[in-house]
Amino acid sequence: MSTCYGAERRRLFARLGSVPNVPLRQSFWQNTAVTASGYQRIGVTFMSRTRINHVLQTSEPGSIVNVRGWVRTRRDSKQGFSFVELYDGSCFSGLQIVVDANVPGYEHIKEVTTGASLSVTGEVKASQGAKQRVELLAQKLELLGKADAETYPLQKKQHSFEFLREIAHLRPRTNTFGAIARVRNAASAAIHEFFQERGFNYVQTPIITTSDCEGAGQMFSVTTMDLHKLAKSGGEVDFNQDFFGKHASLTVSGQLEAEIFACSVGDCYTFGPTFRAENSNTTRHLAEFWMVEPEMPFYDLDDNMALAEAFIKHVVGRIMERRADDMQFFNERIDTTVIATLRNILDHEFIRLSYTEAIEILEKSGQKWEYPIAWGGDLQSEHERFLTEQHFKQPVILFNYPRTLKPFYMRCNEDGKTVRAMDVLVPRVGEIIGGSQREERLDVLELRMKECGLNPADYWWYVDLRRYGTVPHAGFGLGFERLIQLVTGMVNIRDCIPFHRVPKSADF
RNA sequence: UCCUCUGUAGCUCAGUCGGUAGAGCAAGCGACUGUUAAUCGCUGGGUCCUAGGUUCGAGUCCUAGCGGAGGAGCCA
Repeated sequence: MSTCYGAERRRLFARLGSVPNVPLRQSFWQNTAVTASGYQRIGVTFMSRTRINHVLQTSEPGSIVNVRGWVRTRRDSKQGFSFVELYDGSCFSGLQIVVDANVPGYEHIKEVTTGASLSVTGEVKASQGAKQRVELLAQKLELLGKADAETYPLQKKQHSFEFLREIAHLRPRTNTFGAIARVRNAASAAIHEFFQERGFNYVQTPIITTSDCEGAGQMFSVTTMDLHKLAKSGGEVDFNQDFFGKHASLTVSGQLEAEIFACSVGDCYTFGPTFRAENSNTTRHLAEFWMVEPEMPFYDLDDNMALAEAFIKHVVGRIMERRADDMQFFNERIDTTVIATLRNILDHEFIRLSYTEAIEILEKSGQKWEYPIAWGGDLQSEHERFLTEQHFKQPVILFNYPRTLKPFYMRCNEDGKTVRAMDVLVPRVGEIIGGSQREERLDVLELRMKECGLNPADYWWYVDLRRYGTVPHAGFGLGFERLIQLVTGMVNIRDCIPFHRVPKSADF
């Protein structure tokens, strides 16, 4: 970044020969920066480079710009010029550049192949072609980096997602993965926006934990002990000798810590990586994924469900608004129903359905189930899909599950059989949110812990929240990559994170 | 972890009854062209995942292993 201050700034202006009459502080707050080419808006121009999205959307014909990026395709005309499509990731489309044979740099045109990097200065022109508003008539072309066409893995054709997973370092250069990256970014921003607008505190909960069981699956161990030595010794493992003096793991949830802040500074949320060492091989599980976990004091289950619905609608709405170009691509090439699905989500109230009511609907459905329906049993994928994809055809929030199916921290209902749990189910992806009102009563919580085979003493700090100034509170967890699956229509969650970690695979 | 499918050219795949290998795309060369998944012609390109086995002979059949995909479970 070339924003500069003080002596450096004076030197720069001395070199440029003029000092714009704008106070530095004012320029900073007006979202501008001093650059080598004078004052320009941050985010549009970087040094002397203009982003392609800006050229395509707002650059006036006649203006001179410099663009830099990677070549998508080149088409030559023997009349003595070439078309180069340049992509810099700033938007879905590339910029068509017309390079005449007399342009300095044209002598390297044969090396301007798919994947090569270029810097091109030229004049913005209204396009003669039908597929773009403007194009760039090159005045100078600089080949920054070659990409040998014989060995460069990406071609001007569709590749399978399986193949692209093997070249995860190059796949963000493709249409699909560029679009996913931008949508992921828009989703992250919308998530922070949603909570910040509502006065939530963003809390960073620990990645490393020594709570042996957080109630959400197998954990990865963290150790500095020499495993080779340990294997040879054949003795017992003494975690007192380990870095933390006890057995440590990667977190499977920030919820327990988030509750601490909910019960002190108020509404809060976490947004961070989560690790599950389950041997899960599906299109919707990752060993390392990102989770959003809001936690709110003085919320009951109804408040919690209302927040979850507003949350999903906010994020989906923002993405549709801000990444319309990428969404159009997903709708054309990935899943032709994805925009309709999202509209449907925005336009309708989520169905709220108790577990008991869901069981009744499934029993009366007349469907043949691979797994039988019975009150007290877990709902299977086929049951959840039936509810969201066939029966209601929209998101469904299931609540009040049997207590035997759910972890210790969920609040027990007066019926003695159910807890105030909720799962938000969406078409195709399934469970995207899991949450609950938390058990705030000390005696009930301790009872439930024992019922679940846990020792309350191991969670003394968690139990303390109920001992001192306990309040009703609630929260939920949203799987960020599942949200990306929902929004993009991508089938496999491994394609919804830049670098996926699953059993037998953690490259890049 | 279980079930099913799958592994052949850079990529996507075909390969019949067991008889030593094919297409499209990509690449290289050429033609043509304000083109935009351009088009047309020619050329080059193979450890048929690995290790065993059956057989005169295995890409093809059998066994084991290792990948990959889909479904299920666990969950977000």
